Amino acid sequence: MTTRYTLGKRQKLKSRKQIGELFAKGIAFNQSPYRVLYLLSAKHNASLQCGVAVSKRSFKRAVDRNRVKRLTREAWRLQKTSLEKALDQSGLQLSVFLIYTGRELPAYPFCFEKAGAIVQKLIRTIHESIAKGA
RNA sequence: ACUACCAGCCGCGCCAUCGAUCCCAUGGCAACAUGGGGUAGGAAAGUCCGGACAGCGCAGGACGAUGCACCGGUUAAGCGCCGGGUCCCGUUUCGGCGGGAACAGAGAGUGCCACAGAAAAUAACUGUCCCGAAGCGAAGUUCUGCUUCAGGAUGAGGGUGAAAACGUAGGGUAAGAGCCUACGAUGCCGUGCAGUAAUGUACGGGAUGGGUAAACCUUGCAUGCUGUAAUGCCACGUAAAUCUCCGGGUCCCGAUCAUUGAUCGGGGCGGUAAGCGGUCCGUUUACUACAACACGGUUGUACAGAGAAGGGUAGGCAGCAAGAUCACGGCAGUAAUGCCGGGGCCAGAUAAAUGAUGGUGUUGAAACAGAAUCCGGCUUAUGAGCUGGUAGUUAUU
RNA sequence: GCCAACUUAGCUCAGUUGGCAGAGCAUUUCAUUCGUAAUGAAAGGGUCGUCGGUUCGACUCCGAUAGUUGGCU
Repeated sequence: MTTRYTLGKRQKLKSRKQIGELFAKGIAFNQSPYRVLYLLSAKHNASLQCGVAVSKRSFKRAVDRNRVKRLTREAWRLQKTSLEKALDQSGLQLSVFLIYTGRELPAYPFCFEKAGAIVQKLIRTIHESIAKGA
């Protein structure tokens, strides 16, 4: 069976309420140009949901903001499968928000590499929380 | 031919792999799967104008505020566009051509005009001239000149300034002055002609007291305010809670009880509160019920209205994409634009899709740049290529 | 999405009937001190965000444009 690299409606953070909760209670860390907010909770309806944001302060033009968001989503889409697998084993739900804080327009390989590092870090935190819970 | 600038046209094509969103069909209770199709611009931008649509509001009047200002056309509308006129600037082969104009009013009033200058709008100062008196010189009857003073006439001379009381020439006068004449300039009035009109032109009359209205202002015309996160509906939830303010006097008439009074109804005057779009006038509506008592009043409660602070939700549907629509053809019109015909359906999200990677045309990565209610304009940004114009350089004839 | 305000010396800000470009701090020089700081005196430093218009004349008035900041929902 070949794994499909999708990023549909159910895999994005859509609800204003959920986003508010994430910003209020979530845990944050920095991965050079990105700032990552995440929140682990009991499984509800979806295992992994993510959102992307770019500040108007760092990119004045809407075209540049769209470009950064698209590159970030693309890199996340191609690399999040291992994270999903870990979540399925743990039975938890994870909400992630990626905020781009850099000032320069990134190239795609750079985004790909950083997204990979973020995924690895999140997998490690999931394993730690499982160990703590057990 | 190249370079620069200006105006206009155009606004990355194909293939492979992996995705996003919307619609349709099939399967499925559903999540979803499969197949097919659509998916950013000429400026989507700035938010500078104008509308559609929605809410608040809607007896009427006055004031205020804001905007506009040659004429005609066009439009749903406009500070847009088209055509015409007037003025200004540039160029000219003097026929024109190109560009610009916030192009109502300075003879309604108020204010301001630094420095310089006699003076920045009253006409003063200086000056010129006339007459009279005094003095001086020449002279020794007279006459004439100069100085000072008093009275009168005058607005030409004063060289500064961005701007100086129509300009030039002649006449005229004691000296002068549009005081008069000729030519010219500006703008006003009347008449004729041309034009829908602005206006032009001819004749006649009378006139010439600066500039500034993108200073206040005057005249004319127009305009409510807020915005689709508007607004309407459904679901869930909270607080039908808390605090503050306010809720009626007098006169007349009628009826009933009854007899110095009470109750009910109607009307006049006044009061309070709220609404009438920003203010005022004026106007409309409301001013209720019960209880207790130290009863012509006070207090309390309920209820209605206004305000304060606070609590809850942040899910869904409509608005929301077929329209002042798009391209084509024909007709009317100088044009903007309008009408007719058959045809097309062309983004619709809600943390927000329209993409990523590789190859190729093509060297080297394409420029400016991303819908959020929708239209009509304006302004600004823009690579390569193409078209037209201007300037420069080089080569040739 | 909608609506306001601001831009003046290196920094923070003044600047109104339109005619002068200013203050404080900072910089430089001099004085004071054995030396430094403080203090005193003097000097330099400006296309008034940019472009165009009105006016004799514009930081000021008008229009366009660039940037910055704030507010409402």
